[in-house]
This record gives sequence, C-alpha cells and structure tokens, in this order.
Amino acid sequence: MSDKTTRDHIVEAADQLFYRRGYEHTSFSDIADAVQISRGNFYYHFKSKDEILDAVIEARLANTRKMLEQWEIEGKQPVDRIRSFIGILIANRADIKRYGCPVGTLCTELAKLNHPSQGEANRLFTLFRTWLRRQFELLGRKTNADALALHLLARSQGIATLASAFHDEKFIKQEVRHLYDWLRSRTKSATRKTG
Amino acid sequence: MSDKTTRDHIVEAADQLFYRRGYEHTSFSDIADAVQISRGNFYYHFKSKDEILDAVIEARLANTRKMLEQWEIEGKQPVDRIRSFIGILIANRADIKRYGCPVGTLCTELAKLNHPSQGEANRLFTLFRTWLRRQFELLGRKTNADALALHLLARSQGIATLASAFHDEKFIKQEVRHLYDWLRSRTKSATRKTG
DNA sequence: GTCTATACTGAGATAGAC
DNA sequence: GTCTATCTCAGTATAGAC
Repeated sequence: MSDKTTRDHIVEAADQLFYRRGYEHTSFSDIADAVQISRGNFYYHFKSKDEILDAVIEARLANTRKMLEQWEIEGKQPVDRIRSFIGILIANRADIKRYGCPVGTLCTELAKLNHPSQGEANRLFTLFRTWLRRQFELLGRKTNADALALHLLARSQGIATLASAFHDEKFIKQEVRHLYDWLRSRTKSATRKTG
Repeated sequence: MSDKTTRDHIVEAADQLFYRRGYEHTSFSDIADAVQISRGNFYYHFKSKDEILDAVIEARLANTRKMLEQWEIEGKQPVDRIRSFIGILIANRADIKRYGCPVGTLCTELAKLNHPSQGEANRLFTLFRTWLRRQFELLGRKTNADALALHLLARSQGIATLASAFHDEKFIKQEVRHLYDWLRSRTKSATRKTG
C-alpha cells in the first residue's frame, strides 16, 4: 500500500481538491501543500495542469469500473445492483451535501470552461449509463432500458445538486426512498412508462 | 428601452457571461469587451468583482419574481402554473443543453469557491421552492407540499445537468413528458406518496 | 527525483488625467 | 463618467543546481 509513487500521490490529492474546490480554483500550490512537495517538482511528473486533470479522470474511470464490477459480483439480481447504485447517495451523503456529485460538478465545470477534456469527463457518465442500461435490460426492460438508465442518473444528479444547495441530508434520504419505490414499480412485470 | 445606464449594461453582460463561462472564469476584460467600455471604468460603478456578482444575483432574483408573478396571472389553476414551471425546460432547452441551468450551475460553482454570496444565490432556489410549495398547497397537498416542490426542483436540475453533459435535447423533451405525467398523477385526488 | 530561483502571463484593482 | 497607465499579486511554467 505504501509503494505508491509520487505521481500517484499527486493524482490522489488533485482528485480530492478538484472535487472540493473545483478544477480551475485549485492551484499547483494547493496540490503541492497537500502532497508535501515543491511546485517545481510537478513538472517532472506532468507537463501541465491539464495533464493532471486527464490523469485524475483516468483514475476516476478506473475506480468507477472497479466499483461497478464489485456491485455486479455482490448483487446476483439486477435489481440489487441498481439498488447499489442508488445507495451511493446515502453512503456519500456527507460529501454530497458539501460538494455535490463528483461526476456532475466536474462535467458542468469543464463545459463552462469549454475544456478539451470535457469528452473524457463525460465518459464517467457514460460508464454509469451503460452499466445501468445493461441492468435494466437484464430486468426485461429491453425497449426502454437506456431511457430508464438516463432517468435514474438524472434523478441522482438533481438530488445531489439540491442537497448541496440547501445543505440538506434529510432530503437525500427522502428522495432515495422514492427512488427505491420507483425501482420497485419498474421491477414488477407491469410494462408501464419510463419515469 | 434605450435609457439603460452603463451599470445596467454591465450587469446584463456579466449575467450572460457568468452563465455561459462561469463566474470565476469570466474576467473583467471579457465583460469590458461585451459592454464596450474600458476595464478601469468598472470601478466607477462597482468596487469589486464580487459586487458585480451580487448585482447579477439581485437582477436574477427580480426577474424571477416577475416571471413567477406572470405565471400566477396567466394560470388560473395551480396545475397550470406548475406546468409553466416545467415548461421553462422546453423553452430554454437550447441554452440548457449548452450551459445547464443558470441557477443550479451558479450555486454549485459558488459552493466550490466557498464564496460569501452562496446564500444570496441560493435564494434563487428558495424563490422557486416557496412558490411551488404554495401551488401544491393550493392543490390540496398541504402535508407534503414542500417535499413535492423540492422533488420537482431536483428533477429539473437533474434533467439540466444530463442534457448538458450529453448535449441531448431529446432527453429534455422525454423527461418533461414524464414530469407532466407525474404532475397529473399528483393532481388526481389520490393521496399517494411524494415522488 | 526533487529542489530553489525565476520568467512570464493575466487577473483584480488603483491613480489620476480628461 | 470614462479613459490610460500602472500596480500588485497569484497562477502556470521553465531552468538549472543538487
């Protein structure tokens, strides 16, 4: 565990800071303080701040893939797996209340900056979307699995945004209950509408 | 109409730019270019960039109040008024696809910056929340009117975030249909659950 | 690999002429 | 009220010693 390279430490610290303060608002000094290295030393590991961002996105993609695989192992039934997804809102509620969703807020920021790595960041959303779609397909929702996946993603994003604005954890719990209800109603053999 | 002061022009241009590029990423030069004045001239009208932000938020609050009043005049029934709210997702879909929701993205950004005007910006959310709550109360949903208001706000935010990430207007229309369905189901005398 | 020193840029902000 | 000139500072990035 302690055989992490300096590079790994930089990426880890940057990941945290980009989440909490935003990409643009995080300076090299901020990261340097966190990793306890000098500012100059960065450029041995990365050519620019943008390269750090790309490394952070890459790391998040890898971690997300691992998490999704784990959920797939733990949950035999697709419903259980989707419940795992919904569950992160509860598990991470303290962070979400303070900083919002790491995926949503990063994509939103990069969009405003018109940043070249927008596409890379959006792959995080696509990862969840594809995975959720597959679970809904396994549930027998072949025709609208993608719509259901997007719907669930959107609901989660909205919950994160409002929870952060109003600093309200109770709201997260309230909405998560509704999401579980919604999932149940989509699980019953009834072939009703998407949302 | 053309008796707008320079101050008004600054606030208007800043409003647009803060929405499209974000607050931090917008520089005085950007605003100066848009308004066609020199950078130095700003400080006759505002003491700092933060003061421009406050003026922008103030303007948005005023515009929002006007809009809500208008919806209240146009829609005799509370359901129609709530439908007006949902309708902005369609009316502004082109902007939402590119820049997300002006309220949500501003509040999210200020939260990350830990900016002193966070509270002011959040009043925009509160404005909608209170107004929606009143409409749901008029609908006879006394006990959970606030939860319904928050739920609708969250759904809208999620739609805006995903539409922006995936650059997908069709998704907005799809989800808006579901929102109208949801509203219909909350309108029937049935006293079911919130979401 | 890591450091210090430094260059360069763009940002917010001020002073003072007109 | 609006301008130009300038200040200060923080940010990214580079050079070169160790």
